Amino acid sequence: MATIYQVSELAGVSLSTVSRVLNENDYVSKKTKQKVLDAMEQLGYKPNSIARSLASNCTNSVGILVSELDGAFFGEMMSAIEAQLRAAGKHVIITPGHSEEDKEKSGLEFLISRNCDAIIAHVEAVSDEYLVKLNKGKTPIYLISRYVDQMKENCISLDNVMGGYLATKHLLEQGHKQIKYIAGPLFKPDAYNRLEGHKKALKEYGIAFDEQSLFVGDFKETGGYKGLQHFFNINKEFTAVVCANDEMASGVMKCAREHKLDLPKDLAIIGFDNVHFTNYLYPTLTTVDNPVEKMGIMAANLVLKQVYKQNRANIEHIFTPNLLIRDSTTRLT
Amino acid sequence: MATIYQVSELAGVSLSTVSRVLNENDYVSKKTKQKVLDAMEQLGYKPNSIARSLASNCTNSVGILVSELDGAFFGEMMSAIEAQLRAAGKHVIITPGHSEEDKEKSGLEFLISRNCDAIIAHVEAVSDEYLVKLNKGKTPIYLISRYVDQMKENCISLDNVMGGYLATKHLLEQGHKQIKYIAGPLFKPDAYNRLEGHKKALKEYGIAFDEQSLFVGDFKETGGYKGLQHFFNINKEFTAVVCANDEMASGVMKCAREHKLDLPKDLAIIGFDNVHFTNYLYPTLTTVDNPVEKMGIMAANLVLKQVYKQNRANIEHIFTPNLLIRDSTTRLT
DNA sequence: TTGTAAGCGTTATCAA
DNA sequence: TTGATAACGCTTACAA
Repeated sequence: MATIYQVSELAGVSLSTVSRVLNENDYVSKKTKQKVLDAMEQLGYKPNSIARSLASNCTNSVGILVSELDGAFFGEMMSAIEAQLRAAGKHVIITPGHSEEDKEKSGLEFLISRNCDAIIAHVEAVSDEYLVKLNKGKTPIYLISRYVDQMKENCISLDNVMGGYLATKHLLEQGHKQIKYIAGPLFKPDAYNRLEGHKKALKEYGIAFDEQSLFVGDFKETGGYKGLQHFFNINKEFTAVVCANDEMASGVMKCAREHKLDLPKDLAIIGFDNVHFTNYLYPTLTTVDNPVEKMGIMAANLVLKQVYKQNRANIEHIFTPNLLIRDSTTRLT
Repeated sequence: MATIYQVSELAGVSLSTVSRVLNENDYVSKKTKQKVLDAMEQLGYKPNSIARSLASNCTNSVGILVSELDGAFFGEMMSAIEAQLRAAGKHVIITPGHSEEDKEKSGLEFLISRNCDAIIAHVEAVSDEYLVKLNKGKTPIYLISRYVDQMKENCISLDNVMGGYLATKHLLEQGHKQIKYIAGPLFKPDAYNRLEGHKKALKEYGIAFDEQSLFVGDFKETGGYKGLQHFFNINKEFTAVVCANDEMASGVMKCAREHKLDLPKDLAIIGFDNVHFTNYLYPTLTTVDNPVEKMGIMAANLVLKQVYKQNRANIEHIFTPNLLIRDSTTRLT
């Protein structure tokens, strides 16, 4: 592998000059620049990114922590972030946190130990205090889909309360009164806030929230399946189920079918997130659109702007979800 | 940030000694070692991974190239690879190839420019020759879900012909005779070989393969949807559809339902891969299990063994798929 | 078992 | 506009 040194020899200039043309800044005469470029070409020179990182104290890498590497929601998130960053010449180091405090912490520490210039994290189990403190260290932390007041400038989040509200309100407008709710793990801010939105809508319609109508699931298909099973067991009447995400809604559908319910007539189901496959469920799932791609791009832009000092205008910190009405919810007649 | 130099001063030893305890090899007396450890502790010393990389010419990073960062299949693949590598202290740099030659090439080059110690790639569009040549460069290339004869020691692949064969044979055994096939893009080895397996099964049952019964899709839901639509249009009788992957099978289901077919009675559908959500489709999807997690772990082990010289026994290069019978296929009566 | 010193391939600070 | 030269923080012969 040719080094900058050999290029300088061949071009008949100094190391610094070669470095300058490499970095495209500074003042180099056109003539000199061309000589250097030619020499690079001739030697097939490729800069060594590690050496650059060491000398410049910038690795051009951004750590990404998501709960899971598989999973429709996180897939879309990673994809958006990676594309945006890659277009700017940065690379991502991705690691999962599995929604567990220990694992999230060790993931974060791992990324820091790898000298990432910044971290974009979707963390659910660590505390706000931990994040605020960590953010004061050498590696700035950006949060996606989470709002922490003391570091709000570093947050890109969704109005989950609004989302939960929209979902339940839709059902209420359709005439449903007996509505069950399958939540995600309530220590997760997303799950907690969506439930808050649900309660808000009920209140607005003068319906008391009933603990019996709540099941706390795991954000996976199995959680939805178990939830509906549970509601069947306690044997109360209900005509609709709100699920705190789409995966659980698909589990609810499966369970409903095993109980021979005719969907959506016998049971209205609504999800949250609008992940890709919801459109291929049967019936197609009414859900709350979570603009995760836009949020991912925005998080990347925020890093590009603040950490890499690139020009990025219009950083939006809080996104608003909206309702997507499909076939799984119908008006009660 | 404390450096090795400050540790050496505080411990009253030389740089090399500190480096030795850091690398846990070499001979260091217990006493000295403890002094160094104490000094590190006291200073809160964290090794700088970039500096280590530069000096040792080893970045402890493995590049991963997959077609898409979202997508159920690739999610499971990345997750398995990452977990296995991470447990060995390595990190992954992930980038997508989008099944396009240009993008796969630039992804690969990008990973190489990032000084990855090795690359694990799921590439579909680049040629064998390109891969063989690239593998002779400074960064060894490992292929997952692809077999290239001249570098078979670096390949972890699936017997796709067998998979395609099993799927169609199952349908034939159920009494189906008019079987349609929705393939993936045929330049992709996976897609091509699955179709070969299909043909093989037909032949075994004395049924001629008919080009009219083939539709080439895109491995996505839309491909399946369009495929079934196409078969309806040409208006031939058929009782079963084989899909070259699960996503397309879900598209077929959607289309079938829009045409008021009663599944699985009116149409048997079979998929391929056994991605997570197939179990939540309605009816649950009969499919060919693709042991993608095992393959991912194996690919990681192969890298750990060959590149990082760790002990890993029993590298299996070729995996065999097997059939998972669920509700979407039923015996014709 | 420990220390010395020469890299690793860049960037960055001065001077010229 | 260019060139010396000292970092960057660590590994690794080689010597002791």
